[in-house]
Amino acid sequence: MSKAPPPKPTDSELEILHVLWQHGPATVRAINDHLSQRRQAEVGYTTTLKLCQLMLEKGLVRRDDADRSHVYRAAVREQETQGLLLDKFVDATFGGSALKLVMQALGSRQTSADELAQIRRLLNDIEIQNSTPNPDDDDRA
Amino acid sequence: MSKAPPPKPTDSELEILHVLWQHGPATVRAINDHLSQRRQAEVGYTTTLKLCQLMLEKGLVRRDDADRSHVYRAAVREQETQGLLLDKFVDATFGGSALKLVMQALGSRQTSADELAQIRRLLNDIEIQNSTPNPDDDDRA
DNA sequence: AGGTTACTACGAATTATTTCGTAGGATGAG
DNA sequence: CTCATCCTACGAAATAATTCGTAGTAACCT
Repeated sequence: MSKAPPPKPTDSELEILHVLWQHGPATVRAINDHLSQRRQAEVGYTTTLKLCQLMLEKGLVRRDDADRSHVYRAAVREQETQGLLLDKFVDATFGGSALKLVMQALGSRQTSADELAQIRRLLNDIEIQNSTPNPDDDDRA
Repeated sequence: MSKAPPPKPTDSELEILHVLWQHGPATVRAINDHLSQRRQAEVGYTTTLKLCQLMLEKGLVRRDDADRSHVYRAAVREQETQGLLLDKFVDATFGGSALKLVMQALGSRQTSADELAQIRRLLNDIEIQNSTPNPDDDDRA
């Protein structure tokens, strides 16, 4: 009952989350400065403020309003959020096929040897897990 | 000069493109039937019609209006469009890191041995290309 | 012909997102 | 105290995307 599902952030909200994930809790002023740097143009202060307030209502951020300048921090985790967005994207763009997405991402793009190595390592880990199924957590009601 | 850049399709437009990519040229009626099936609810016929008309203006589709029922077909290629959307998505969600995206896609998801094998094959191909830089930019079959 | 059906064109309501202006209150310097 | 500054709250304009209603017209069937 009291558990509201975490809502999907919009593009602008995601930009703010990136700032918070990267730099930790911050005031609206600080967030706004980061955003203005990230883009070519200045972002209106109240624009950022409004976004933060909306995100607070949605539960995407929390805030500490003990001081006059409220401090916002992310209320959702980076990986989870990215995973959520990724699912939607894979469905909408690749008809749900994560494989197609990966092929496209790797195929049409410059990928360094180091990155390829990391992916190989991940593949190995996955195969080990696949071939060594946990006898315990398998089937159950 | 005369080349207008291909615009990014919205979610609804992408759904229509999927239908056209998958089934080839189709009338609005046919597209609408597919869409209605794809979702749980009926889609208004004129909704689909309007989308098709907008997409025509944007250059996302072409149409043959020789017959009374116009026939629409995709004017953009599937892979190119997916690549375009993927770029945007990687930037917005993973800060431009395709590696992070791939790791997330493979890590938090069930991937079959067959799919893993395909990815391995692709990795090999890429490494071969990387280690055999082509002095000119042509490559053969 | 007269009535029904199918199709296109177009305007516009609805909803979602982004942006900013203005008001009012607290803080700090002179 | 008084003025300038910085902050929050809130309303609402601007923009984008989705949806559908209505009108006009061609085709089709008795």
